[in-house]
Amino acid sequence: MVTSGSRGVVYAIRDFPPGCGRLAAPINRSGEHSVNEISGLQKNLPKANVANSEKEIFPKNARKYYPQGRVSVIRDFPPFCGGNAPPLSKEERTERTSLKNKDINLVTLVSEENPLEKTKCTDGKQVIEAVRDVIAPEGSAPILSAEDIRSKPDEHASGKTKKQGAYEASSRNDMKEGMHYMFENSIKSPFGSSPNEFDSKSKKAEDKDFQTNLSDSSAFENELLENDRESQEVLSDRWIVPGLMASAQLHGKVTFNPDLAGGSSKRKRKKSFTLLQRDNTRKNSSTKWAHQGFNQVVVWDKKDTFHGDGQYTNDSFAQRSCSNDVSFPPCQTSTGHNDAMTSRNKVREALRLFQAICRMLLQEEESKLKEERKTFRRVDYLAVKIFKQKMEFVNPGKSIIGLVPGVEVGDEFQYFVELNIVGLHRPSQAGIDYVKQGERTVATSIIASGSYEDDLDNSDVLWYMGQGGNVMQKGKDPEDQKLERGNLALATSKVVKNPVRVIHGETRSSGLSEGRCKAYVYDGLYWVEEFKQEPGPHGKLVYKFKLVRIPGQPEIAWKVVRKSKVREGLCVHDISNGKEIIPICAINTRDAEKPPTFVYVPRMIYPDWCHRTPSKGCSCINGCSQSAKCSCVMKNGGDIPYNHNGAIVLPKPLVYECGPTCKCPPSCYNRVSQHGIRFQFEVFKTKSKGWGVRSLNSIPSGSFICEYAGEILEDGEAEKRTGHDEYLFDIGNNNSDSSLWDDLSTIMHDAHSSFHQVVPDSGFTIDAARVGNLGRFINHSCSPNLYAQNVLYDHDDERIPHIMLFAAENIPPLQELTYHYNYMVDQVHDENGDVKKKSCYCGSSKCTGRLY
DNA sequence: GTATTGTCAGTGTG
DNA sequence: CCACACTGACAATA
Repeated sequence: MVTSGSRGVVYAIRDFPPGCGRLAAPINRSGEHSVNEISGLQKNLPKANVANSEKEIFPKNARKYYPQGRVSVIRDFPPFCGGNAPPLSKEERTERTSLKNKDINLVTLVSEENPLEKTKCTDGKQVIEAVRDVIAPEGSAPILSAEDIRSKPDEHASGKTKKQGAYEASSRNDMKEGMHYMFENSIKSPFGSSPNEFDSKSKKAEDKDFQTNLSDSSAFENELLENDRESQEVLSDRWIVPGLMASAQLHGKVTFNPDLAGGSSKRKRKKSFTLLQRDNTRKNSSTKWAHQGFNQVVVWDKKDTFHGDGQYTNDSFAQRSCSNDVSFPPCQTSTGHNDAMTSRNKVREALRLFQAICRMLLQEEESKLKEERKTFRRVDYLAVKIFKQKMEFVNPGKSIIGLVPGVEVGDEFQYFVELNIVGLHRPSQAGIDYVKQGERTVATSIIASGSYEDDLDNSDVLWYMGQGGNVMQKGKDPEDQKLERGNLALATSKVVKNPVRVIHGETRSSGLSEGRCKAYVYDGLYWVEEFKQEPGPHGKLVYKFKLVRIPGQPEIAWKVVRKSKVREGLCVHDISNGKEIIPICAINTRDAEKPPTFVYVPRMIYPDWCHRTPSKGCSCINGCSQSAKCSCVMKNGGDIPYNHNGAIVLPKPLVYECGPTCKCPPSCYNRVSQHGIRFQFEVFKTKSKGWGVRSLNSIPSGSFICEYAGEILEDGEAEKRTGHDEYLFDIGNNNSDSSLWDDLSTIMHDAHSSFHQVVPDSGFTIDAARVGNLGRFINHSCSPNLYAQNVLYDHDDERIPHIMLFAAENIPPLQELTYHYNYMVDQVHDENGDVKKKSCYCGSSKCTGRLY
């Protein structure tokens, strides 16, 4: 759909040309996924829906096309929401880098034995370069490995540590059982008897008094009622509650407005979902599909409904509103859009940078796997060490109470330490973060690595188990948990009633080559409602804290996806008609329109006239990781461009995957995008941009999304198709996704990169109008979450690489996938040669307002 | 220096 | 084969 220069007329809106059929034969993939596996999923779909959609998939006479150019002024995404936060401007980046003040030598910092010349970084690009230098410095500099980076472990008293303190999320049954064991009335108010002790001038001894004698929150409830009021005043100017962004300074009760709540509070909460990963895996052995690391396979069932739509997250964010009659603390005045956007950009950029460093380090570790070691190093530690010396953390300073600027509900993180980087959770290890507030210590955030109490009608309640007690420590007997540190802070938060952030740590399906299988999701703000002491699994007393989600926040996408069993607005079960490994359904909750039909091909079609030069494959038999021997790896500059979990390490001008003439097996790590889609995608009707694409799964940064498939056209042919050229993609024009990577995209000139092989404007265009795949539905954004990557695997003609889309960041479920179309403003012409203009409605702060 | 903390990656078990 | 449990190493903080 993208064309630039003077070639063609371009439409931003996906209008579907008539005359498309579904003729292409299914493509057999030698790969892991069989059609049976797909039908396995469909078996689980309600019969009524199946039958219904069978008719609906390709309606015979029911084509309905929107007129072209039907773009409303309504913005699809609210500013700085969802995937639309733009990259930082130069000024913003410069502003936030700490290196003006620090003069840090990365290498000496991490390895004092091998000092290199000093480096100063002012942006992410330089950080990446520094990482490259460390991993494989150019010239005569000594070569350092990731191992060298690691500071030598100083004789750590080994065997001293290891302890497990925090468990959480008991079921409601556990709670009832535990009630019998509760200590009663053995409680002494931690704050003494005088309400005045909540005053900021209260005695210092109170925390100590608070210590060990408290086992139940209810017993001193009355006593503290008055204190609450006063304590709120102490803290009030620090609270930021998202629901009040639009009604800052509001005190007391807030009226609930269902229209503003994004519908979230109207949703039924029922434990009626079926999660294949949990419940069905044993029966259904074919869960290999849709697996990559983060994935859960979701099966819909007919009882529940799904109210979400494409702008779910974004709408909700924009329209956060308080609900019901919860008394909110007063909150800070809204900081304004620009600040919020800047914060959001900082968070996104920091995470991208960190994740890129991680992938580079992981690549390095993996390349050594066979040669030297059998085990990986902790790339997260290495990465954060590098990151910290070059960039400031976001939201530095004391732990924030309440909303963290730039972090939105639903944001996902791959490593624990990322929470630290963005200021969401300060401790590097502990699950409870707290901050001193005058004389008291209140909790600011917790990480719940267990699961929610997903009991009927109440999925917003979390029972969190406290920390401490020597539970898993070797050589020590478990003890009763004490009301100190995190436990004390949570108890105080209960009394003081300050919001506590909850981060939900989730272990995802694991597999050998899937890499990490854990992720953290920011769930929003909670109140600590009560706590109690009861026997834990080891028999000793533990604290349990009841946290209740503050209403009015956006619902968390993964919860929505799991809860709902039927996709509301489901109009097509599989737009690929079985040609993709994983079915792609179509959702329309806005009107009656169905996705238009077209010839679905999962991959690029090369016409006869296109004489592709035959690809000369490598002759690796035992995999292609030994770089010196593999011709494909050499073409990539000496490294496999992918991690073993399938994530692309960095964007490159051109990636050479192993192909059909290579001797390596299909499981070769240098084969990623050729295997096709790995996630459950769905096409959905957006508010104002026509159809869009989103995923039901969490997508880790660097993951392959899909190819942009279609017919290959030569320049002349492309010109003739100006009638419906909204699906043109100009090959060679996708190299400058500068808005996305900003720093990263321009740093491909290191020794490892095959930078000299820049793909020029090849004179070829992909037309997905009549023939195409999922990629044709993906919309443009000025601050996208995907980027296009040139890939070669089945031929050597660099003029016509495959256009492969990859995730630029972690993408939560249901967030729209977008990439930058790379139009050049005033360079698009219509059939008369006049300059065409099209407005962009992506809504990001980077948005120029013009698509072309 | 020490105690505390929980993750991560690998290994073992059912 | 898969899910889960367990373990050693680890780094940061109070």
